[in-house]
Amino acid sequence: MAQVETDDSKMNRTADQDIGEAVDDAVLRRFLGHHLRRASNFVQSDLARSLKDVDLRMITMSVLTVIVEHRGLRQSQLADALQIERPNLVSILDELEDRKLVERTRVPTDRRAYALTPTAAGEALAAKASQAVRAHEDRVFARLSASERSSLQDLLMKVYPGAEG
Amino acid sequence: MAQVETDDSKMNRTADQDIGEAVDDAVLRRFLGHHLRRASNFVQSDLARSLKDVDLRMITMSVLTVIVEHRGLRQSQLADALQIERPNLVSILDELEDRKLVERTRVPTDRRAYALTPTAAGEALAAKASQAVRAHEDRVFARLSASERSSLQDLLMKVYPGAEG
DNA sequence: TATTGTTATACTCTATAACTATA
DNA sequence: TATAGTTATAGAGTATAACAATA
Repeated sequence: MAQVETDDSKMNRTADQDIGEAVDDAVLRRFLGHHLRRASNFVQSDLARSLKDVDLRMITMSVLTVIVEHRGLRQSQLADALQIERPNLVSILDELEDRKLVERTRVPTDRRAYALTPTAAGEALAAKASQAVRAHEDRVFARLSASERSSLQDLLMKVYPGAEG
Repeated sequence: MAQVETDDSKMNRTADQDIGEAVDDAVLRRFLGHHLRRASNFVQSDLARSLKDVDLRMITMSVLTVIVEHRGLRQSQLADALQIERPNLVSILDELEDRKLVERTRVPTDRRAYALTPTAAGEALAAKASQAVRAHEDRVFARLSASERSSLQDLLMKVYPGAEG
């Protein structure tokens, strides 16, 4: 595959580069992981932009969404579900609480813990965010047919552990 | 799809959560982008681990690989090819130069620029890294057949712009 | 004036140790 | 002792402005 080169051919290419040849990352593109990363970065960038309309970041959207879906859950459960470290959750919840989207209330049966519940505004914003994400997905996966999207999801779920498949 | 709930049903679920119900991110899993991110993160984590064997990070591996493939290129070309900001390249190249893997030499025809060339050690390490990446890909995509990997690549290349398809 | 490489800086994301209050 | 939430902190990764040398 890789062709053996003499020192001469190498030096010629060096000279060519000086003149201003096109440079690409073709070697890296041989790797499937490269395309996976590129696609993921592209989609995430677009999602981040979309969520700005509802003044949420990806992580705050995820946190708010899970709280809406599992009202009353604790911070440790939330951290487990989203695979984020407990300390990093604190400022996220502070922000959502300051914005009156989420409430922390003491659990009577375990006074160490907080139960997390969305406010009405929080539920409304989660719904708006969900809509924004759906619009974003339609846009960003527009070049894939419904069956291609389904195949892509199946293939991706075969790659990482934890996704049943 | 989403079922309308009464306040009562919500409060019941709140109580259930207190007892310690399973919490998941099922809502988020409805989104294709979620699986794309999860798969990408999983693969990148494994790649980062694999590259530790050759004492490279993902970015230093990419930089070294492109320099080997395009010997004599300039920093600005490299930054363009890898889509990283020029300032962030400096410390990466400092590291590779300190480790005698890459050399910066003045371009005679444009004394502002540096031509980047790999040393023999740099080429050797790039080859080892490439092998490590191939082993990593075989491991991490083990559950996909050759044709599934090919489909996955085709689908991913349809998602992000710049990948011809 | 514009460009190459550089410095300084800042912001996000992520990870860990150690504290407090409860259990 | 162990756990829930918190604080402080540190390390990546990434982005921008501004500078010196050169074109």
